[in-house]
Amino acid sequence: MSNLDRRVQRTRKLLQDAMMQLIREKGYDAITVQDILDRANIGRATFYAHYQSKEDLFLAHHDDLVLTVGLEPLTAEQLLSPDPPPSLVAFLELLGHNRSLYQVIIHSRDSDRIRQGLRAAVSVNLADCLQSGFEKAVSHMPLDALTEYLASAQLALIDWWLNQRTPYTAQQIATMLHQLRRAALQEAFALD
Amino acid sequence: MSNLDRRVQRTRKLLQDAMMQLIREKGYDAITVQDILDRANIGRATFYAHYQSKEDLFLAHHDDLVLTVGLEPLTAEQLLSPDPPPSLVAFLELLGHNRSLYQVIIHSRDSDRIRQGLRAAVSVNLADCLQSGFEKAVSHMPLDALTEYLASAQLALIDWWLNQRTPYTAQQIATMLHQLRRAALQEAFALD
DNA sequence: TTCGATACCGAACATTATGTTCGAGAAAAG
DNA sequence: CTTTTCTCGAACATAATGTTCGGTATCGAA
Repeated sequence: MSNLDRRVQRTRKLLQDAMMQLIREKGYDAITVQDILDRANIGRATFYAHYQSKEDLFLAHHDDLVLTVGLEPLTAEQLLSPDPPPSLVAFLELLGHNRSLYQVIIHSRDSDRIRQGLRAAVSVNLADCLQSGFEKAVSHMPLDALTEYLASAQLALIDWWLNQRTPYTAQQIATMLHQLRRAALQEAFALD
Repeated sequence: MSNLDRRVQRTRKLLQDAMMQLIREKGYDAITVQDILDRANIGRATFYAHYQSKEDLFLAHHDDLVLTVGLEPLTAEQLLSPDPPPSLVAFLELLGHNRSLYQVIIHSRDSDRIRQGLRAAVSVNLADCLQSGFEKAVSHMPLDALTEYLASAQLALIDWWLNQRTPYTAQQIATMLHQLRRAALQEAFALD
């Protein structure tokens, strides 16, 4: 018994594709489960046999994608380097290429969890790096507050960027994020 | 014909009080219009004669309060001073005293508008100051992005602060916000 | 105090969306 | 071919929003 009945595969793919289509057309928030069902030509009962909700459907196919990319561990050297780490640039480029999708996702209400999770992940990632790489230096700021500040600021700027008409390049945004982060760290650790 | 019939006053006050009670008990998001009606002992039709929605009811009594306090114009001197401007400290103290309320409000979904409005206001406030006070200096960063970054970061940190168990004082948070902002501006304008 | 205007009540109704249930029938697996 | 599993569809339950309307209570003003 292979784990995936063909019908299951077919159903899930139809639902997923329908959702993506609709997201691009109307935006994530405006979609109802019924919309997805109509578009995918799938029965109501069938939907709930596979997913618990609209959010569930979305996350089932994008969770890991969003949360793993761009979260490679940082090093202290990277943080203090004059240039942004390549992983940051790569992450922004990925988002930039799927701009039409992510700008609508990140902006939606129901995706609060996604944002929260992402922010927390970014914050933790940074915190790990600071703890291991800045052991000797003593900050005059609470570190949890600092990482929260930086993570939120970064995601907010990315959000802003994705919604801009005249886009800067991923490289430019990465540079800007990096410089501001470095400046904040230098301030916090009195490294001037 | 005085503009406010006593019955109107009574009804609105009952609704407002009921909502505030419920917010503190269950959180803004969990409340339904029906909850408010039950608690206030007010008829459904009556509610909709006064307000269009739950959000409408809330904003009718808190809109100006949230949006006007703490947004006194900034000056360049304040931005570069070693100490945070008094208006910032005062703003944080106000929020801190109503912590139980604001932490729940700011966190809610339906109040996205409030957050967005606040963020935009903070951003514009800062942008005005930069334009008038930093005319000569040239930034190597786009200013709109910079103000967006700073405004979001500030509000995120405030949000974090309001939800902390062991609270720092308003003064401490204000100092932190101020120092980080100054560091970012120095970076952006190469004032080191 | 009376009287007309206005606000409230409450109950019913329309609407929209979510989520569940169940039997019949189709498709897959072996 | 048989058995298992999935899908369908329609009905049902639930919950929330927002409207309507006639009857009743309250208000403000004369």
